[in-house]
Parts: sequence; C-alpha cells; structure tokens
Amino acid sequence: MLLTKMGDQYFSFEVHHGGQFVWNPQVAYVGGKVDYVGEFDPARLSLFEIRDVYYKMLGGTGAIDLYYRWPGYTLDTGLSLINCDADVLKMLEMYKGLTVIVIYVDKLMDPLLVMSSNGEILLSSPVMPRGLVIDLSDNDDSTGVKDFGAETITETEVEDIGDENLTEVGDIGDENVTGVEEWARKECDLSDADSEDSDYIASEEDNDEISDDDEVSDDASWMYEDLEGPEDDIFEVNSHRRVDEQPQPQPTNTDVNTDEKWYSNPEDEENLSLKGSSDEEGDGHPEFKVKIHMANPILVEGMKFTGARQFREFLKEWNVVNRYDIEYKKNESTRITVVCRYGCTWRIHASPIMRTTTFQIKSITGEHECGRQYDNRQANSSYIGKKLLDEIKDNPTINITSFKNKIRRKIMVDASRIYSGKQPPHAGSRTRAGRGATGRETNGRGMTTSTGRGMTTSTGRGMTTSIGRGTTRRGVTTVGTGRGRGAGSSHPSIGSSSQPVGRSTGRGVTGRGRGVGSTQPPTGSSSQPIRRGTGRGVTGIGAERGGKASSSGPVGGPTLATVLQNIRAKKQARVTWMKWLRALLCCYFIRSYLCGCYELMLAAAMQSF
DNA sequence: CACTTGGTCGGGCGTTTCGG
DNA sequence: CCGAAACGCCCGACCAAGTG
Repeated sequence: MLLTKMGDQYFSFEVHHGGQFVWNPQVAYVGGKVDYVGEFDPARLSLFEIRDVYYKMLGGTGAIDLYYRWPGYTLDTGLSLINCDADVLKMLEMYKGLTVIVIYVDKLMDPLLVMSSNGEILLSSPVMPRGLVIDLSDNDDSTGVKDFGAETITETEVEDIGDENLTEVGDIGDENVTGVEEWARKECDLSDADSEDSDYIASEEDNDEISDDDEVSDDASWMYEDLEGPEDDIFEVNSHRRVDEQPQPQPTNTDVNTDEKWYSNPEDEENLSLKGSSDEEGDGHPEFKVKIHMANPILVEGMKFTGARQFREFLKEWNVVNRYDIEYKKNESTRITVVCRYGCTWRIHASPIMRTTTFQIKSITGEHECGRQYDNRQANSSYIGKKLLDEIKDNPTINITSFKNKIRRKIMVDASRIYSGKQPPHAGSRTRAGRGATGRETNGRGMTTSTGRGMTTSTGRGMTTSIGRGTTRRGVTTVGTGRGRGAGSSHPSIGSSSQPVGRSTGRGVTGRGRGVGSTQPPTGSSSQPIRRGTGRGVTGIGAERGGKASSSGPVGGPTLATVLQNIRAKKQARVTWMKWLRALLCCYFIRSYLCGCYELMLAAAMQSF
C-alpha cells in the first residue's frame, strides 16, 4: 500500500529517528524507530520541510543532521547528508520513480555558542564541542554555561502527539524558526560550498561510481516549481494521517537495530558535556561515534571504540585537527600506546576492555607542550586522499600548488613535502637505524598499514582498481596484474643515497632498530626469510624528519604529484576497467550473435537436408 | 602479607610491505 | 628479486589495586 500516486510523484518518507549512526565496522543506524510520513509533493519540498517532518510531525527536538540513503544502496555505500535544497533535489532525483524515500535523523550535539550580554551570538564554532552555550552576560548566578539544547526544546515544542505509535501531522503553519534551525541554516549556507567533502558517508569505491554523476540532471526541473511557496503547505496534503497507515518500507538490509553493548541509549545524548562524553554507558565512559566524534574529535579517558582500527582512525583525526604529531610506541591489536613525537609528556594508552573487543582509552597523561605542527605525518596521502578526493575529481587538472593550498586550507597541514611512503631514517638515526628511543616507532608510512597504505586504502591488491597496485607505473596501466608500484617509482633515489650502509644486519642492532638499549646481536634471521616483493601504492606524508630531513640527502622529493597522480589514477583505473568490461561484453555479445547465426545456419542446413 | 588480576612496558621475531 | 622498514603477535617483567 503506497500513499503515492506515481503519476503525480507524491511520495512518503520512511524516517529513521531516535537512533544514531555507528561504525561497527560498517556504518549502521542503531536504535531509534521508524515512522512513515506522507504524502508529499516533490515540487514543494525543501530542506526545511523535511526538517519539519522530524520536528513537527515526529516531535523531534535538538539539532539534527538529515541523511538519505541512496535507493538500492547500503548505509555503507550510499548515504548522503541533506545539507541544503540542492541536496534535496539530488535526493528527489535519485528517488524519482520511487515512492518511499528513506531518511535518517542523526542527532547532533548543539553548537557551542558564545553569547554577549544582550544575547547576541558572538561565536559559533562547529569545531568546538557542541552542546553548550557560554553566556558572557553579567548574570552572576550563571555559571556562564547554559544548555542551548534545552531552550531549543521549548522552542520547538510541538503538541503532544499522544500515542507513541502514532505520528500526527501538527500545524506547520507556524513559521517560527528555532534556534537550532537557525544554526542549521547558517551551517548549511556555510558548508554549502564544501558540501562535497562531507555530505555523505560512503565507501570510496562506490563514491566514485556514484558521485561522478552527482549533478542533478535537467530532469530534476520537475521539482523546481514552487519549491517554497509561502502558502503551499507541503504537509496539508496529508495532514493528520495516521502512521499505522504508512506504507511498507522498501526492502532494505541496512538497518541494524542491534543491541550491541557498546551502543548507548540515544536518549542520553540530551545530556551532553563539554568533555565530549555525550553518550555514556553505565560506567560513565563515552563511546566513540563516527558522525559526532570524527567531526569533532575529542580524546576522553575511558572513551570506547569498536576496535583498535577505529581508535587509530580517530586518533589520526584528532591529531590532524589539533595539529599534533604523534609516535606510536605500541601499535597492536591489543594495545596502542602513543606519545608525542616531539618529546612532550603527552601520552595515551588504549587497550581492549577485558573479555571484550571494545577498545578503550585507559590513560591519557601529560600534555602537549610542543607547538602546533603543520606537517603532521598522520595526514598521509590516504588521509588527504579521502579528504580531497572529490576536489580532485571535480578539478582533475589541479596543479601542485593549488592542491597544496587546498590541503593547507582544508586540513591545516603543510604538504610542502609529501614523501614517499617509505623513507630512509633521518640523519640522526642512521647509526642505530631506529627512530626515537626505542626504535620501533612507526615511521614514513606511519600508521597507514592497518587501513592500507598510501593510496591503496580500500583498494587492495590483485585485480584491483587501486591507485597503488595495478595502476600506473611509469604511465603504463597495469590494471589486473596485481603488480606495479603505482606512482612511487617516479621517485628515484629515495633510499639508496641515504640508506645507511650495512643496514642488512637484520633486526638486531641496526636492522629493526630496537634502539639504543637493544643488546640483541644480529641474528641469523637477519636477512628476512620472506621476500614477497610486492610493491604497492606509494606515498604517505612523511612530514618532517625532525628537521633533519633535508640534511639526510634526498628524501624522495616532494611526491605531492604522486598523491595527485594516485587520485587521478584511481579514477583512471576505474575508467580502464570500464573499458575492459565493455570490451568483454562486446566479445560476449559478438559471440552470442555469432553463435546465434551459427545455430540459424545449422538449422537452415538441417532443414535443407 | 600473600596471592590474584589487570594494566603497562620492553623486547624478540616472524610476517608483510615497499622502493629500488 | 632483494634489502629495508614497518606491523603485529608473543612473551616476560614490573607495578598497582583488590581480595582473602
């Protein structure tokens, strides 16, 4: 039973709300419930009508982000933020011909606002932890902090909708705009230009597939008419419709309404603290949430993650955002110990909670006393690639300087030198082949291994369409070979000139760099038994080598071009694959045709005999 | 006080990855 | 293919807190 009449393109919404996005490890929407509201006229739909679906029809409160799932896709592969009306148009275009649009409501922490004494908002920073308003008024009894969200709730209060299972369409003639909406509008406007960077969660592979075609086609003009007519109440078509009359949801296998332990009650998100512990379990420790914490990384002792990998990703984000550079003392599946690369007292240790796979920050000690770093090696090519992939796709001819500036602007990382993924140790470490005191810190390639190295993240090997392997080597496309070293081979002289002599002694004193304290002599296994000789993607922003990089001879030179090349190559690889696929299909059709002809001829011959 | 448990840390070494 | 570098598993030592 669908509420829509296809000819008129009316549709309804399948609204997932009250839950939240989690990453475990795929993106899923857990908790909450599903309501169906409709029917709507696409010609009269805008972002704020959709928001009103949540605020006024479903009684929602607080700041939210709205997402829609691409029809036929999973949350992992096709989820877009509805950030502005252009996104609404995209969504409608995607859902053209369909009758139920699946949207997800992701509750946000409210923004940190700095207010003057007369209530004027002086500062609103989406970067800062949301949920609090710093009140600079002279009100003595005020702590200077008040809950912005609570006010919002009163402003957005809707009439009691009664039965939990019912959703009634309230009066939406009220043009009052809540503070949250106001903020959301502002944020949308601000982020409009950059929406390409952040407006959806999707795998890179699918990203390429779909976003290449992310422009609203001309056919979307059917939605432009009377988009926001003042008296055109989009809801009046179906006001006071009972939810239990809603249509059946479209088939989906993406909703994961699990009761995973690490998932907290979304209701608790109302009680947000500056510390970032927006979602606390019974033990009072916050849990990592992709949508919230990756956009607003705050490290909190006791914070929980689904695993070491997630913790690493988050730590990387935290370091890049805060522009600290770190060093992994231990980086294992069961423990991760990280210190400041520049010798500060700051240290963090995380390990799994006993008898669970949940990773938890066990301790954060000391503080960063170093200055902010603009050459954070955590922001490696993989990281930058993810951040700026769309930029490159939109502007494939971008030059190095522009790209560098983009990186500097968007990620606040100085990409003046993007080194090859594997770097020789800097001059200061030659004698011990170790980096730092213990010598085993990650270096060069950084911590990219867990997620793939260089630009090969999410790509893999063999028949890959990746950038690293099987892409371009000296301009030769090697898709499908599983070999090739990507663009890295375009950077000669990386190692040889600065490699310490006699390094082949293995892991003992020099080989693996156990550091100064190592008394282990070079063992018989100094030459490594396994030589797989794979060679893959490249790159990794090596940042600086303690300021000695340049003195250690050629450091591989800037491979920023490599990043660009990799990103382009990724697209190129896909194109190449498409060509191969087309060729294959052509062969198949020709063969089928020939077989068909042959059979016809055979039949004719049989008849003639 | 002895024992247990959990966390932290350093080190050994096999495996994997990458550039040449 | 090779050497080098990095990752990650494993082990043991040490320490602190809890418990009997």
